Amino acid sequence: MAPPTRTPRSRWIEEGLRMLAEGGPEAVRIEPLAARLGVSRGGFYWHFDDRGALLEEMLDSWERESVGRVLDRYQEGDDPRESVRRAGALTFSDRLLPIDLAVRDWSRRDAAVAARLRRVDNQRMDFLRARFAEFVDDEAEVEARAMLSFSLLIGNHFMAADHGPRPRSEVLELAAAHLLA
Amino acid sequence: MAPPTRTPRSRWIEEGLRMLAEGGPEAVRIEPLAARLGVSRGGFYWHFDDRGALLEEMLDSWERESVGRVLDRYQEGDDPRESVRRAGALTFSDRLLPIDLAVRDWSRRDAAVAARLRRVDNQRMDFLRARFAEFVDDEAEVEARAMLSFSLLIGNHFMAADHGPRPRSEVLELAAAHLLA
DNA sequence: CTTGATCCATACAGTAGTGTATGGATCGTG
DNA sequence: CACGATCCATACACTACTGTATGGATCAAG
Repeated sequence: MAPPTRTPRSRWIEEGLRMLAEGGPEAVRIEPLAARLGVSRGGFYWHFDDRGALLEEMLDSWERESVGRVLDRYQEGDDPRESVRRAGALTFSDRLLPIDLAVRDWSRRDAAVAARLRRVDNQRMDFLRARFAEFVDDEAEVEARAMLSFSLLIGNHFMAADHGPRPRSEVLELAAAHLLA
Repeated sequence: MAPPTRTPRSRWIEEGLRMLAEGGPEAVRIEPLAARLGVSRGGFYWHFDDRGALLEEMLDSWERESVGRVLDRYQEGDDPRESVRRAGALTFSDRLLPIDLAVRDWSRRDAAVAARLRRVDNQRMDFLRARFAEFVDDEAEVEARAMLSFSLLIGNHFMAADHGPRPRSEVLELAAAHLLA
């Protein structure tokens, strides 16, 4: 039986991911992390070899959760357009979105992180391709729309522009309608 | 007459931007920066009050250069489709692209940086809107295409997915053709 | 040849973290 | 109640910076 530990591995990873989301990998520091959990670093080095080991496990955890959600909630036969919309909303949930963006930037400087992100993004793109193929015949067109859809999600969070009288949400809707036509 | 200084302000800023491009704002450290310029930190604190002052001036420099290029090389009457393609290639030159991406991530955690990015992105979007308006009538459609175009550029660099047999460049071309149709 | 402007080296004091070592404390189970 | 498993606190030695203070060095211009 799992003993009801006080600050188990998972809490360090969970809080570490929160710090990653807030400030990028450089901001994941053991001492502040321990402080946020209300303990000293003593316990940390019982669970993990060093800071690098924590980062690895954080990425493991993120990757597992991310790919898990790619196919969740999808049922064969669902309306493809609706599925694409829902996938966009789900894979970028409030909790996972900032982690995703931080990993995305991190991957530009770390090949191992880039390899993980590639695995995750490939699964997401596979899903998008399959949905678009249900109502678009030309295979090249499917690829273009999948690429544009994914880019739109990322651009939405990395772009700072205004849109005159329109709120961003309305422009997103216009662009989505364009891609799902 | 400007005296031929040895390590003037501009060199600190230039090398600082290179470090920003390589490792984000956290990686801009005075001591390593001085080492890269082959001097000690003595000169740095003659030019700048502190590390924060350097970061400010780096952003000033980046913002000036970025908005400068938005309208460069564009002539009234140029083919709008060709202009959009050229703008994409130019505003994300080899030198400016990694700085742009670093600033983009940085802006998520720093309101002042976000305000600067907003100014720059707005100018770029204004340019895109004006070009699309030359061959697309519906104003909403113009906005959607401008948003998708900009997103595509950003997505291209923050996405890790493969595209089966196609190289990324080909998918970009497909997507661009789709938007410029 | 002096002077002022510009830049550099060095030493110092301080901050914020890393990883290690060691001796507990707490708790479920037998 | 004892015991092993799990976790925590503390002290130590170390690294990599930051910013300050001070005394030069170099060079153009007068």
